[in-house]
Amino acid sequence: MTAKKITLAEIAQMAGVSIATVSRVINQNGRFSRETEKRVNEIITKYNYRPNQMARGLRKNRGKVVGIIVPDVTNEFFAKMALEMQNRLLNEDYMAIICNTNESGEIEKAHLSMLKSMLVSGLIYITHESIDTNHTLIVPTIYIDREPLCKSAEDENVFIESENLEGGYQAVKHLVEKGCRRIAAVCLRGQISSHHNRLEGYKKGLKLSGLPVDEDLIYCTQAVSYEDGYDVTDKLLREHPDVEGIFYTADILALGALQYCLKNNIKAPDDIKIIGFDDISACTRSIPPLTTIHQSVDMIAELAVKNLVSMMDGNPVQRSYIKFPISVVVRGST
Amino acid sequence: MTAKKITLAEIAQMAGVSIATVSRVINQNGRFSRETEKRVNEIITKYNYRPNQMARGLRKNRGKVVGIIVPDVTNEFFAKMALEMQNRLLNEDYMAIICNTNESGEIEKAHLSMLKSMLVSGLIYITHESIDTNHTLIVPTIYIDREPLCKSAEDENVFIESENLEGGYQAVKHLVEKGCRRIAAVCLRGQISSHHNRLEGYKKGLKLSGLPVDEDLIYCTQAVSYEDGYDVTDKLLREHPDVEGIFYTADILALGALQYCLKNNIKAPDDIKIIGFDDISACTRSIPPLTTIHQSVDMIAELAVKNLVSMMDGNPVQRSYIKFPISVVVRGST
DNA sequence: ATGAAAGCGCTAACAA
DNA sequence: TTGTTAGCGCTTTCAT
Repeated sequence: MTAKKITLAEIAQMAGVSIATVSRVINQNGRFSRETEKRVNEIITKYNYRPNQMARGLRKNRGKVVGIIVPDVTNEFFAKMALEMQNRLLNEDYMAIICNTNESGEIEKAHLSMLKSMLVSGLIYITHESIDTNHTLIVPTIYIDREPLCKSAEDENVFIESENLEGGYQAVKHLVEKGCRRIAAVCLRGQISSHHNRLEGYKKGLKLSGLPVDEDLIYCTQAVSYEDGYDVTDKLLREHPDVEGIFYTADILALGALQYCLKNNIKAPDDIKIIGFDDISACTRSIPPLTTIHQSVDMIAELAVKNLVSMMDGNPVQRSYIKFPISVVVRGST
Repeated sequence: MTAKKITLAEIAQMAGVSIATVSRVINQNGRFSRETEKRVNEIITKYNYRPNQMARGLRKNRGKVVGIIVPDVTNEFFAKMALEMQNRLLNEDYMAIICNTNESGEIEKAHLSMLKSMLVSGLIYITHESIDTNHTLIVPTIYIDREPLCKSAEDENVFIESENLEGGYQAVKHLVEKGCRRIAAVCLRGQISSHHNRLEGYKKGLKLSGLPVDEDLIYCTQAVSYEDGYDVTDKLLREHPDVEGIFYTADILALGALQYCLKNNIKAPDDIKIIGFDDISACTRSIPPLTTIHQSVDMIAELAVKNLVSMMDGNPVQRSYIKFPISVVVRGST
């Protein structure tokens, strides 16, 4: 590998065939004999040849590259998802470029611009508000967790999400089963579809349990952060000391709440029951461990990559909307 | 941006000059007039032109791409570092490809192979054992936190680390000042230089404080994980109930220890004092918050990128070894 | 200060 | 089944 790079032409010469033939063997485009294939492959193996992606990309006008847009890999949920996808794409011989936008439109634009100049073949967006919709590249795209606003141009995109509404519903149902009657919800402010739907599930859960939906009991946070979870819980519990259970639309928020409780000597699950959403690893380490709604990161990643690769191979979109089942993981906080 | 791609030739035609001239303007290679420059730049801006990196890469035999090799972005320390570098590289117009090896030699090899075929211009390795030394690409390389084993070929690489030894020393000094006499250490097993040096600092600290270095008080873990931190603390405290303070060579380990203490009703800092290394954000959220040795991720990232870019520009390595100061952050656990 | 032209390594259309 | 050849968009001599 450290050895000097070898080219198609050199292989062709060594194999005693033309570069076109070698190219065909490499791309399995048929029209070559068994023997030729064998001979060429031997040389390729011997010299550890790998096609120059730049040349290939230039020629085909698209590189073996896909961009993964994430708001912030510092968040474990995104990190896991991105990592999982990268490895899967690697197996398909695609280079995944993980781009952190830091929730900044400027950075997102810069990344998109770079990706474009690298002739990316596909794109995966993971959970966040699209900041600059009309700067989207026209390539096969998978959106995860966030409903694409622009049902743009071709239907060259698919949207994958967990059963967020069902998750919210299950969360409330669990709380009710544990004896809660006054149940509050904490949700991320804004129009992000996943959080919105979880909140809808919460409302549905209340209704189906014969409980009233009290808008006063629904709180919003500015961001998904421990601090926001901590602060909003303080406010919520002051204004509604009678609340028995709280559903948070993200684990990080719920974990912030748990800290607040610990600090203020409010006992979970005795004084208050808390449930989150995502099932990140920190849930197992909080005091008490956090009950939450589990999302299958692995399976979502797998499905996303499978669909994207298929689209990039030129196949038509099969299902443009895929929903993934969730499950309740009961731990100490309820 | 969604608009169809425009090429050098088209710009040249519109500007009424040759493509060579346009190319010179774009690359600021001199030999063009003020007016020409202005005219060309206007068109470039108007059409939002970006050079095709594939073509450019093919021609120059190196892409505007650098690879960042990380064991696992799921770890906040790596994630922060990678993210920071990516943004800085973006400003320099380099696409950063963050590659997770998951501590697997196979995956590292696959990534390296891909990076090679993408003609990367540079490489950054962040903390981990080099798995396959002789598969290294021959490009400017920055090693962070891990001493490169192969002082290979050209001196085309630099090694950046925090003052790990000093950090271990300061940690012990702090513990001593807090009244500890029996001080244990927990370190990652293996030859990773950063952990090794922190342990050396620990020993130095004991000696300079007139305390004996008791090898029985040094414990190793298999990995940097909460679980390992938890388990090793259990073992340590059982075998040496008289220990008053413990230095962990990574925050994650120390945080696992703090959990253990909480679970077993051992009061930190009263019964035992605990100090970590890294200063990840979770330190502020533990019970009690974790005293630790702070590493300047931002500054390391900045320096790494600055040096790498300089090297990729063809400048000779200035300093092949850079050390970064650390500081003690005192929190509740001591 | 500017242009013409030769490739970089590869794919694909066309011939044979 | 195989070879020839024309570019993909760009940089870079070498002329002018």
